[in-house]
Amino acid sequence: MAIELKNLTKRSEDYSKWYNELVVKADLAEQADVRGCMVIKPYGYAIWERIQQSLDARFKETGVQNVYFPMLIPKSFLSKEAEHVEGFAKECAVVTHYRLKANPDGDGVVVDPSARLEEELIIRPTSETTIWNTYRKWIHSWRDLPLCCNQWCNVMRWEMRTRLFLRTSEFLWQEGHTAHATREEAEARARQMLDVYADFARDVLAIPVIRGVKSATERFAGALDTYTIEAMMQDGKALQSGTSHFLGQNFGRAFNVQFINKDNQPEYAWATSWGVSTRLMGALIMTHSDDNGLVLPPHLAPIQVVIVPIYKGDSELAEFNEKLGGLAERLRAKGIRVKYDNADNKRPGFKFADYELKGVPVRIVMGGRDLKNGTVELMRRDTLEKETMPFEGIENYIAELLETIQTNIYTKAKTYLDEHIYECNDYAEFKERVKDGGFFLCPWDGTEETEAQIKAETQATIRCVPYGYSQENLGVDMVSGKPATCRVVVARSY
RNA sequence: CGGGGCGUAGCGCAGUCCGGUUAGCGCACCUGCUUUGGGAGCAGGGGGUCGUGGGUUCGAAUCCCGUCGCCCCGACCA
Repeated sequence: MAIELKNLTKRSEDYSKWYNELVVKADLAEQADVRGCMVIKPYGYAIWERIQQSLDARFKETGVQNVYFPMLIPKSFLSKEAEHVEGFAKECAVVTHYRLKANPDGDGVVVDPSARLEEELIIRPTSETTIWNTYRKWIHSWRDLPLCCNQWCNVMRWEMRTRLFLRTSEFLWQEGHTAHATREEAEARARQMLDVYADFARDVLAIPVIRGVKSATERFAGALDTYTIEAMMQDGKALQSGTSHFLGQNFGRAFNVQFINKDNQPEYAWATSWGVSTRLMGALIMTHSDDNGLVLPPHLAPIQVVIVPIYKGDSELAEFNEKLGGLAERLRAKGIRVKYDNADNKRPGFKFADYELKGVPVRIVMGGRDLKNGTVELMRRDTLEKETMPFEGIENYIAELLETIQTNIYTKAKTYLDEHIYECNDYAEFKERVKDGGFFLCPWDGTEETEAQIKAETQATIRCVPYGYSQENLGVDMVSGKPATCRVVVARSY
């Protein structure tokens, strides 16, 4: 099997091709036969499960409970919140019939015209509407609040252009929906969940992100504020990796979710919603991978350590099974996810390349030579460095090494991000440089006109008003020359 | 919906302009032997209504007409 990743350089126009090759070759996912959808393969799904487990635990620490709501949403629900329907109407899949019948004119089946639904059902593009329709029944008093639910599910958005993990018609995600008695509490929750995402990205995915607030035009349909984490891919383009919305009372009002407050007055509930999707896997792949394949941070990797014996004959295999099987057990006892691969249907060289392609952080190899010397060969995926170590007592070293790798991967990505954030006050300079990627901190007058002009002329968009950057001494908007109201991150994005 | 391109083995393609052996190549697959410390080598083997319908012709993957499907670029977007 020839790996052609090396023929594609990441920073060229072939970056997209490189990414697709990588996703397919690393056995993560492939294009489905169904339009715009993807098949997630076992290894890819194992990574998604790690994301789920890790995030889910963090949600629960903040008092969130899991629920499940129907996939089908009556059309009328969508139209109750005006901006919301405006934002999603163009990309909804619609169920119109509930029965097929044999084709009277030939082979196969046709839709039975007599089985038309009285009201069409929408395959959820997101669940605010159906959830808030139910929240009406659950919320009556301030004592019922806050109500913090999350669901892991699939959603469908009929996208024109799709790409594995980054934008598929169907994708897996989690969507949190909370209801609160006060504006302040809801706003705080929206920001809290953004922090949960950012911390998760940093500590588990080893992806540094910029936190911030979206501009009005980039805001979620129906939100008063959309908070975002923006990651930078290795080609310098931005990827929105998670969002958290403060929805005000828009959905409370649209679905008539009222509670009696402490002053015995009826009041509409305050809402948030927040989500991350399988797109995170796209972010993961594009942030860390190199020309040998994936590089997975140890905290996330489904397999943290792979052990490969190189043996000749059954008696030698038996000896390895005892020694290395024992090592695997001792590592598992330390909570390390280990695979002992003594399969005889693949040659060692193939296994090495394959586990590298799949991003396994640490590889341990033992062959006849090592058996004699009482050693093993260790290789770390992030640097591809090999070292020979004594076999006895290697468990502690490996546990430390995994942490070292985690830190190293994050530091590398953080350094790259920091080196590609530029302050820019001059539009001519911006136009010239933005093509090569990077995040540009620019003064903005806050108007839609300049935002639209930047997008039309450079394909770059305002990613967010970032946290943690000075909003003092802004000067003038680099496009319009009018006084700036804030400094924003502008970049080309996925 | 506008602009380009492509349908030939599981995947990737050549052959089409200029019709003519049994439709070919790489990868993958199967069998055997030798290998196994970086994606093995050799030998043999299986697999095709050339997207589809019609037409021209002694003869069509190739020419003509129709039709279906897919991909890429743009508007949309986590």
